Amino acid sequence: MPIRSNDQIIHKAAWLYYTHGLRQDEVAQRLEISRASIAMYLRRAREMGIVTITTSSELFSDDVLARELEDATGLTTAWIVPEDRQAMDPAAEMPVVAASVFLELINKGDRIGVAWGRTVYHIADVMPFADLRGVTVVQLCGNLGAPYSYRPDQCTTEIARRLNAEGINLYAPLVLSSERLADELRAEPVIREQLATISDCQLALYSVGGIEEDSHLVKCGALSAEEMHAMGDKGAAGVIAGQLIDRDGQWMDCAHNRRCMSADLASIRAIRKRMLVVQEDNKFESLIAALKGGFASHLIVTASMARRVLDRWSKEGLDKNSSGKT
Amino acid sequence: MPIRSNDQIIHKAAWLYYTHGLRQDEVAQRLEISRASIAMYLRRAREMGIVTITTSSELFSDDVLARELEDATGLTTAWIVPEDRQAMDPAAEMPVVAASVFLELINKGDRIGVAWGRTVYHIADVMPFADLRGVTVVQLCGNLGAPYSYRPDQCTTEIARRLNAEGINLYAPLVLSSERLADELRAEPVIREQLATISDCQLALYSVGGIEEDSHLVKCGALSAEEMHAMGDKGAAGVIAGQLIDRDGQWMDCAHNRRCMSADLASIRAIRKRMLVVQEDNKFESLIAALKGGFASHLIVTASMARRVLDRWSKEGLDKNSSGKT
DNA sequence: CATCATCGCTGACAAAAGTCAATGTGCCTG
DNA sequence: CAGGCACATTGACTTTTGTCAGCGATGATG
Repeated sequence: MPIRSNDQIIHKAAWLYYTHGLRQDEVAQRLEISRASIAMYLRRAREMGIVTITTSSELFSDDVLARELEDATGLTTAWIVPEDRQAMDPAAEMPVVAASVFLELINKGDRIGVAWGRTVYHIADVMPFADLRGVTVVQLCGNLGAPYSYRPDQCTTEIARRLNAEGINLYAPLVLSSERLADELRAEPVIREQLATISDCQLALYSVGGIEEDSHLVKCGALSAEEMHAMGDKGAAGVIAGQLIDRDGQWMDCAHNRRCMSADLASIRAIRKRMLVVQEDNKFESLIAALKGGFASHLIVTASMARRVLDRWSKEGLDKNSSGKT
Repeated sequence: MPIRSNDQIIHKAAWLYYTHGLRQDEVAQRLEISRASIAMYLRRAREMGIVTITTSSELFSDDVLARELEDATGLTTAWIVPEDRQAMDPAAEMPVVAASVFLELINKGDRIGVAWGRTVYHIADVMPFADLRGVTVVQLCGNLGAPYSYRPDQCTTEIARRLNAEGINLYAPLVLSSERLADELRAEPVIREQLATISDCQLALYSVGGIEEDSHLVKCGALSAEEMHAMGDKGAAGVIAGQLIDRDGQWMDCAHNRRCMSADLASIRAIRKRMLVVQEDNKFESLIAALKGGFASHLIVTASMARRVLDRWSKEGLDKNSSGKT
């Protein structure tokens, strides 16, 4: 096979171009053929593996993991909080990372939706101070009547205070005692308007709640442990802004959700930058549900969670990046 | 800002561009920064070794002359740097070839011995970046006290840095003023241990020094020009890792060698892949000595040197492969 | 021996990447 | 807190690279 002689010139072109950094026209001149041919040779050299271009894997393993997670799930950006031996407690580190990422995602004049939960509260707690006048922080879900350690309005208010932004609270309970009352309240102009503006947000911040007995919905009395358990049997997988979602991330048509004063899930999905922060590894199934439901464009998780998500995605053949070329 | 936010965005840009094959403007759009910045990030990614572009060095080994040289001398592999009209300056080309070959010879977890000299220094200077964690680069010979342009520790350190490997320097002078002191120093546990590990290397990189007046040993003051000349009369033919060898490549029992802190020649010979790079054509006799002494399993030379070696080998009837080929 | 198909190569043009001065932006210092 | 410094970022421009129709050589076929 006379392929050999062909290969030789391809090798040579690749060597001069990639290793020596000559330009294509210089290579062409030296090899005394047209530059167009050089361009073709170089493409073949790449295709044939005579030259290989690799992005370092071990050195930036967390970055690579993040990129893979983005590719698989279609996230805009993923941040991986490492779990090295020498690193700090990852769960403790995450709110810090989240806060700084959050800050960078804010643009002048943005409207920002903030939900509620332990994670969000911790993020608020370590949020740096900034001067973001013109930014508005709105509360994504209603308040808890009873005194509770992490109150939705506290999250909103604290973040707004730190950013020197305007905070707008939702003056309604998270859960009402009847569907009728919830409907009527939702119809109130002041409430309705506020809920209607949520889809205008450019950025949202929330975590996903679990459906275990230690869920906030149970702890704050919105649901009993038995009710929550029953919901789990009916397919509930997580909680977004106080509302139960099923394994596919869809709103569940249940009594609790109908009684819940919170942002319409469609409105939340309409927000361009949806920042989801998951600290606890046992929220894995809830995270999966939230991802499937499209509740995250920007995700912050631990490395092990990221790996589990990737694993699950590949097992279910959900990888959106079947087309990615090489 | 998040830790390593800079690296993060560079890595992401590199990932999208090189792994996904997006165009720069597409990457820019996705990351919401200007394309000019992307171009800059990508350059940095290449410089920092986040992406590595390697070309196979097959080009230089795929040569009739190289095969003949291997057959004659018993080398494992020879690489011939051509001296064509169209080729670049062969002397300038050689370090590049050497670096590329060197990289291909490294395996995960290897321990690599590196000696010192102008050639090795130049190789280090053009060594591509790579991600070879777990690889250890050890210094084969002691350091030069006086400030000198090519310092042994620099060679080791620079190569280790480029490979992202661990570099281990030998903290001892190359030449001591008395044999007694040299002996005592060699007996020091820290030194002794380090010298003892040299035979555990899987790969060594060095050149062979000449015994002319422009030899490094003379230039750095270890030997006077007269002394060197006298050693030549006594049969010295070259320098390996700072030590004089005779025309058969054997260690010379001389004052200089006894005062020299360097790897035992037997240890060097024990290394499986001994990569010898000879740039200067006037080192011919030294090269012959090194080959006879078994200091090369992998050789990189110019075509004319290769021919001269073949010529000498056939004249002396040393051809190890009298039965084999045509 | 004409014809056709194939393939590598090239010129010319379109697309993409590189470059650089000007501009922002934060950050430190006096 | 102004001023200045260092450096990241960008828009506009230049250079380099990718592409593809068309050309010519080669070789197989009727």
